[in-house]
Amino acid sequence: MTKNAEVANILKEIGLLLQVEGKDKFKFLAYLRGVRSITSLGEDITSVADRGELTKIQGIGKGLADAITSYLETGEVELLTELRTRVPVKVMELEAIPGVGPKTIQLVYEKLGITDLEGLERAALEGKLSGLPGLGQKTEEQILSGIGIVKSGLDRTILAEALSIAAKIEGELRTIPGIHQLVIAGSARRRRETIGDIDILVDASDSKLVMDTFVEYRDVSTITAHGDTKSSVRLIGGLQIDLRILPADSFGAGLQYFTGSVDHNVRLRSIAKKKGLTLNEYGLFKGEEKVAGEDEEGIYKALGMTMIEPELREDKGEIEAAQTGELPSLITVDDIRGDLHSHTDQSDGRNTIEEMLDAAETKGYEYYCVSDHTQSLTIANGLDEGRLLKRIEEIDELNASGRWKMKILKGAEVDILGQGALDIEDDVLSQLDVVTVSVHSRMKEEKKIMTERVCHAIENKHVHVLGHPTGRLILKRPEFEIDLEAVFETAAKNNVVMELNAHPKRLDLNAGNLRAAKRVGLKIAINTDAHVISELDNMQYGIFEARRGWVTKEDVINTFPLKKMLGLLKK
DNA sequence: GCCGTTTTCGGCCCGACTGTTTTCAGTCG
Repeated sequence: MTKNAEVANILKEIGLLLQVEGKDKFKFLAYLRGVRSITSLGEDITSVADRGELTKIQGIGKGLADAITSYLETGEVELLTELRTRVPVKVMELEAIPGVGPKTIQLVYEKLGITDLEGLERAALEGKLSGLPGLGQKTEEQILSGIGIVKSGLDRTILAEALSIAAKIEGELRTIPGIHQLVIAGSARRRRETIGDIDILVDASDSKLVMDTFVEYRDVSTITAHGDTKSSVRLIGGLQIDLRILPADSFGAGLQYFTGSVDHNVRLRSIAKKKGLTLNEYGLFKGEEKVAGEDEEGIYKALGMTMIEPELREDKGEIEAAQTGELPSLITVDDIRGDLHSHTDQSDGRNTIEEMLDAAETKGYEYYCVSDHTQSLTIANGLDEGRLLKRIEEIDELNASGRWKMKILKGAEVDILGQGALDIEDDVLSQLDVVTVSVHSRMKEEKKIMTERVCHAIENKHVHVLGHPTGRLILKRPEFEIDLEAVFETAAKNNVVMELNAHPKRLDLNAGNLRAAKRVGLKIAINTDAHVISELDNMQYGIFEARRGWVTKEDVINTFPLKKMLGLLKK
């Protein structure tokens, strides 16, 4: 777990415990707001704390800042320790159950002394919950099914998977006659890395037919809501899908509203309020009169700003930038002229070099770099100097063959060894067009050692790109302990490019780190790291993450023509 | 607890849906 996630959890637990204890609900909401800010901070909270700028974060005031500081310095927060003694309830595990909120936790604790998930499950199975004030048979069943979901551990899905599920449902719904508009909204539209649920918005002639078709979709395991304008289902596998019907004349307002984020929308509403307007999912209103709502652009315009792309809607400065017309022009997948990181069956890839090149050529690329693993990665059958030299000759011949219009670049994904040395000799590295270096071993090294190791590796004069700089696997493995600020500084000095690895489970660097890299003037390479033909399509996920990181075409080396791109790599 | 180009006090997004009610509370997004 990253420091930010740890801090977010601590604050959330404090908020929940305060609420269960019966304190003012706005105090609880304030803690939750702080939690959201930190979760989507995009920068190490420790760095912010070191600069003394915690209260500059939206929603963090003196109280929360003190709690954070105390946690970072001592690993403890006095208030939390006290609360845990007074209210010995495992609020975090109870709150994670769908359908269970702070009020229910408070109720079952006070009436039945329930303090954890096991206790709640037992009570539900024994029928002790129904009969409590406000709780009946149905709620009891709902809680039991919610506990099942938590136990299955399937509460979040990576974006790529969510989009593919969404596309299938969309295909199904689009066969219904009279669908005028259909958009996948929510965090999927904002291209968040992981998705908790999918929101589908529909404008249709026969909304009842849409709803009925939706809840009968073949992969539905339970229907949790089935109304006139909103239905919710949970699929086999656990993903929740919400479908909302919107009228045509307020489709844009609904789309804006249900795309979020919450914090972005709260800011927009308050801006509307100051202008004497009200914003809700049906439109932007001046009294009774609707001034905007048919499309999103109209709403942003009426609020005095330019249209904000969904990927930026996180209340991370995009509103201010839109008010002054200073939003960046975000990169698109069409801007990409080549892929600088890919594998073949020479190491751990599945396709031959020819097959990969054929597939890459259909993307319309101007250049394509073959960069297999090197010898230390024995499990991947990495290349030693001899095999690499042969590969260099082979690529010269392939280029000369004229079979491919694009230029084939010679590369390698060179292993960074324990002390930061590389596992290929300099005189071989010097013959490659693109040298990417990556960490594949000893990933649990402590922060100082890992930082020095990576910095040392990128100081090698033949190194062009740092591959997947933090090593994370989304929902699987956290980032390395590494001081990225120091790495960025070293990279800037040595003209080393940061990779944005586009594999949907990596997305490394992430959006927040990309923004930080941009701030120190670093260039980015968005690469698929494809190990098989189909993974060449992963470029789109890299682009999504880049857009979330405010990245423009000019920030990315593989949007430039070959000559200029190679020039940028020169030392 | 946080926040302020009406405010340092008095608000805090708000509507849909469900379940348990008979007018509303809790959850969710």
